[in-house]
Order: sequence, then C-alpha cells, then structure tokens
Amino acid sequence: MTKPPVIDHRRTLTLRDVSEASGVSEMTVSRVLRNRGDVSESTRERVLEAARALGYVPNKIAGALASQRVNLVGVVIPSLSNMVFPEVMTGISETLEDTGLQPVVGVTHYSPEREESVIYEMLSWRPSGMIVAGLEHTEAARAMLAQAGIPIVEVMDIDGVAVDSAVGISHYRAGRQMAEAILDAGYRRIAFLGTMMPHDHRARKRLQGFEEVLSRHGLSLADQEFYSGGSALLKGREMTAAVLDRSPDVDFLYYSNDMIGAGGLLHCLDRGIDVPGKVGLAGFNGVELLDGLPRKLATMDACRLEIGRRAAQIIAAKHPDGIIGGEVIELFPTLQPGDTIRPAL
Amino acid sequence: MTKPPVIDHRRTLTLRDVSEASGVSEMTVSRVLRNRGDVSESTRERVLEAARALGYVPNKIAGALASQRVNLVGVVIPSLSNMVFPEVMTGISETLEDTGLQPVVGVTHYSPEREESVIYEMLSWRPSGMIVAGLEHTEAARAMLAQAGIPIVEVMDIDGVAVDSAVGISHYRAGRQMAEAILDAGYRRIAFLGTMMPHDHRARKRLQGFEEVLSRHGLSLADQEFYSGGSALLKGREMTAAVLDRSPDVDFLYYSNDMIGAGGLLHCLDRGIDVPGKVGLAGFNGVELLDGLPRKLATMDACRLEIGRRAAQIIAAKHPDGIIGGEVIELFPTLQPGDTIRPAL
DNA sequence: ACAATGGCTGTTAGCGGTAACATAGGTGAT
DNA sequence: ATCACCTATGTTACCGCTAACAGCCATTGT
Repeated sequence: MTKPPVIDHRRTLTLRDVSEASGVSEMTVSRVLRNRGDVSESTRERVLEAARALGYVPNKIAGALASQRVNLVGVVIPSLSNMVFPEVMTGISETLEDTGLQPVVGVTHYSPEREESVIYEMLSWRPSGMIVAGLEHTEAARAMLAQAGIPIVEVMDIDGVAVDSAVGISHYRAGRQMAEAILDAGYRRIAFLGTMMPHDHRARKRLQGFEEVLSRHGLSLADQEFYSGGSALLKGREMTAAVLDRSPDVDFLYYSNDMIGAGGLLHCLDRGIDVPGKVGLAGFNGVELLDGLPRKLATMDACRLEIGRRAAQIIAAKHPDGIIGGEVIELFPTLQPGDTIRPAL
Repeated sequence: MTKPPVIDHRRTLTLRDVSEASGVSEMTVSRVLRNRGDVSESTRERVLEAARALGYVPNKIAGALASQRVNLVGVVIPSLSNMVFPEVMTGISETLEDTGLQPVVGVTHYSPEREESVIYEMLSWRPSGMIVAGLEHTEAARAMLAQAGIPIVEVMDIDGVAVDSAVGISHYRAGRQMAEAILDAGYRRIAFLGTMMPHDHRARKRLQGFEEVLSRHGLSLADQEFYSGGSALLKGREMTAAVLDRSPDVDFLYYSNDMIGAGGLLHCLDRGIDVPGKVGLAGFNGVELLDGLPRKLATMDACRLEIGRRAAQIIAAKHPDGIIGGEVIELFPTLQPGDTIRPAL
C-alpha cells in the first residue's frame, strides 16, 4: 500500500513534500488542491491520496501573498456580551458561507482608540472587505478605511456620513417614533433609563430623537437614570426602583435597551404596579431572548439579522473587481407595542 | 516640508514606497516600524513621518511568511448566541491583550463536520496556538491539531482525552454533584429538561452523571423533555408546562442550562406554584445575565471566564519555543443553591 | 502528412516582507 | 597610528505559494 504517514514534528509540511510523495510538480499539486485548471483524474487521485496521508494543510499565508487574494472579511464590533452583535454576526456568517469568504471578528469595547487599532491590525491582513459597526471613528481610522481599496460597510446606523457603504436604521428616527407612540397613548411624565457609555452613539441618537419629539409637544424628560456594567436585568430593576422612588408620578419608563427594560418590567410586576395602566414601559432591540417574560415588553426591532445579511452581500458582490460607488441602505424597524404600552387614545 | 500624501487608489503601498519617500532602505523602514534593532533617532522620525503621511499599513501576510511568525490564536467554539462562549472569549481576549497575540474566532454550530473545516481553515493560517471547545472532534480534526506543531488547548470539559492541553470542569462530576444536592434536599421525583442537540457533549455528560447518582439511590428520572432552537426562555416555559401537565407529581426540575431554567421558574411563579417547597428547580452555567429575576435560580458556575484566561495563558506561555508536555487543568464549579432548592434535610 | 487544437504538466518569476550577514564610519584604548 | 569594536545602515537570499507562460503529446481536420 502507500507509505505510512510521515509524522515529523520538527518541520511543517509544504507543497514540495506532497509533490515529492506523489511524483508530480508542486504546481500540479497546487492545482489539485485548489481545483483549478485541468489535471488528469489519475494524477488528481494520487496527489489527494498523498496529501491526505501526509496530513498536509496548505499555507494560506504563502498562497495569499502569491495570489494577492485573501478570503477574509474583517468585522469590527463593540461587544459580544449583549445580544445585539452576535445576531448581526449570524446574518454575516450565514451570507458569507456560500461565497468562500470568512468573517474575522474584532471587538472594541466601545473604545475609539481600540477600534482604531483593531482596524489597523485587520487591514494589515489585507482582507477582502471590512464591516464596521457605527459611523463614528477616529480620523485615522476613517482614513485607513478610505484608503484600503476594499469595500467597507458601516453597519447599524445611517445617521451620519459613511466612508463607503452603510446598512442600518436611523436611530434618531427610531427615538422619535417611539416618543410619538408613547405620547399617542397618552403618557406625559416620561423618564429615560439607559446606558452611560459615552461612546454608544446609537443610544445617544435615539434619546436625541426622543427628546426632540417631547419638546415639540412642550414636554421634557421627567427624570433620567444611567448605569454602566453589571447584569443588565438587575441594573434595570435597580434603576427603575430609583426612578419610581424619586419621581413617583412618572407614567412611562423608556429604556435604552430591552434587557434593562425587562428588569424594570419585573420590578414593576413585583411591586404590583399596573402595567401598562399606571406605568408604561418600552425598550429597544427586539431581543428574542426575552420572549417568555410574564409580559411582552414594548420594543423596536433593530433589524440586526437583516443588517448582517445585507452588509455581507455588499462585500460579496464587490468582491471580484474594483470600487463601485458606496451605497447606503436604510432599513425600517417596526414598533412592537407588546403588553407594556396601552392602546393609543 | 514633506511632499503631500500620495493617495493612489490603484495600488496598495509597500515598504518600498515608504523607503523611497524617506530615502533609506526598505530594511531600515522595516526596523523602524517594528522597533527592532538600532536606528538613529533622526532616521526613525523621518521614516515614521513618511509612513504616516502615506498612510502605510504593513502587510502582515508578507511579514508572517518571511518571519514564520503569526500573532494569531484560533478559537473554535460552537456558538455565540448563548451566554457561555462570549464569556470564555472575554477571558481569552483579556489575557491575550498583553501578549501581542490576537484571537480569531470560528463558530461551528455544534456540527463536527463544520468544526473540522473551521479547524482546517484556521490551521492554514498557521496560528501560534489553537483553543478549541470540547474534547470530541472528528478523527481528521484531532489528527490535524496533533500534527500542527503548535500549542492546542481544549476548553470547557476535561472528561476525556486531550490532544495536548485542556482546561475545564468535569461536567460528569457537576451532574453528580447537582443530583446529590437535590437528593439531600429531599426531592425524589425529578425530571430533566434540556437541549436535544446530539452534539452537546457537555450537557450529555452532566445528565449522565446526574442519572448515575439517581440510580445509585434506586431512582430514575420521573420525566424528561427536550427542545431545540428558539428563545430559550420561552422554550423553558413551554417545556415546563408540558412536564407539569404530564407528570403533576414531579417535585424537581433539572434544566440543562440557566436560560430554560429561568423560563421554567417564571412559569412556576405565574402558576403560583410553591418554589422551592412544592417544586425545586436548578439550571447550569451561572449566567450573571439572569440576576434580577424574581427569584435566584439554583445553578452551578461553569468557570467560563477562568477557563478562557487559563487557556490563553497556556498558549501565551508556550508561545516562544517548542512543545512542552500538554497539561490538563481541572477547575471546580461551585453549587449556588439560590432560592429554588430548599435547604438540605 | 502537417498544422492547428486542446489537455496536461512543468518552469520561471515574483508576491512583500524579514533573518542573517555584510559593510561603512566613528570611537576609544593601546 | 592601529586595531578592536560598536552603531547605523544596506545586501542577499529566501519564506511557500501561485500567475503566467512554455512545452509536450495525442488527436483532429483537411
């Protein structure tokens, strides 16, 4: 039969090893392993057999350098800990699966400096495209992305100027929409509870749109409370308790995300508060995770899966040749009134 | 002053461009950019200035090929959607941050074939190390890992044979421990509710240990229920409803993870069932996310953060030279009785 | 019979960096 | 002044693979 596998732990195998083991040139081996070009069936089998027996794994570094092609797509996101970015990732992976492209994730922890360095690091691997969360970056990061000569898609948000393409929703508009729904339902003393992170631009834009609608109706926030870190569900409880103690007359609690909103909801139910009669609640994101709570929290779907898909499609489509003009795709979230906001008057 | 930045979108910059712009050899530029070797202060500044002005981003592909060094660590995990692996990732990133190494994530969706291909793909980038969840892999995957000549750490689980190093807990033992606690508390008619995934080996091992203790006490599971997909909280509710309807006399519900356990807890509270008096509940994982529920679910911390940290440390430590013998690190989860299991008799 | 064609395989020249070694000046000791 | 020696820089030879092109042989058409 064939020779037993050569297990040499000192040196890693190269095309040459396979080529020697199968008696053809390195080029032919390369062709077989990539399914590129014509190779006779007998040679192909001999080569594959040798490669398998040796346990050969091609060196993509060398391949990429020689071919000037890298099947990687950089994905830069602020966090994996909340439920929102993993779902975007799912959309991306799903779509990229059929294209031979592979996502590589980098996490910034909402720090612009860290984002800049993650982007630099990724670009130095010469990926085929980059997907970056948000439109706000350091000047250097924007410059790098703009010069990279590859398709760039900024995701989640479209309120701002994109380097190249963008896919997302208008958080500003989402905030307005929610405010209008709340006012329509007759609530008037509205509090905001949210994250303190100074770099969560999307939460900021939602709040901005929200307050604008209030002020157009001659209103302003009755109270606000911020947090950072910790278990969001628990923080939601604590913040809600604080607000309700401090401002017993508020009739609506607007949360910057569903997790703290859920915490707030649980707190209200514990206290026996009439929801949505006496107090209404709303969050943001539409996290499926929370289906199963005693009551369904009003929220707005952020189109996360769809955003991931569309972003990946743009990268995959531009993949072959050069620079096509950047496109901006706006998606429209739908308001899910759930059980925590009473019907409009 | 210096020339204005050359913004050429057709070609990407190389060391040569920087070298020409600053009037020194490519080698010197390389030295400056890597802070390697002696370079005079004046040259260093001139080079850095030129690199910045041009917007040069080094090509790590070429660098890695030439130096035979890649600062990447492959991390292969089944999923990002539940709360467990993101936390392992956090531990890994945190620890790797100080080492110049960078994690690259690949997701397998609990499919052995997908895992094999993700591992192959990653090895072809010649990373400095690999961290892989679980001890069960296809034969080909094990062979590839074993031959790669880099440190391999299998994480989460230690009940089995490791390719090289391993860091984790004994899920088998965790299952036994939970069973003993439940029996000690006097519960006797115990049901199991869990995932159906045939490839969640850790859940399987926990159940196995659990059942073993039951049978040693002359007992067996009073009922069981499985699910797959969907919102875990909601599934937990539904499964719990199903089990309680079908087997009204069960006095304990053992869940394979905290999310479905939380769903079950909410269901029981809704129904006004006396927890933990009439029915006790327990989950697994110790997800902080759920702090804030009306009652604290009994659970066992899976040491996720610590697992990530230790795994990364092993990779970082072996990084410099050759193969040190594989080590197996067992961590010991602590039982958190919470409020859903009554005190021992 | 001979050019044209097409299938299969080999050869050559890089891709963009870096390791290792070579070299040009300066410096201080003898 | 001579030499050893150090610092700052340049030269050369790859790293492992692939694009592009060059050959060779058998087949086909005329």
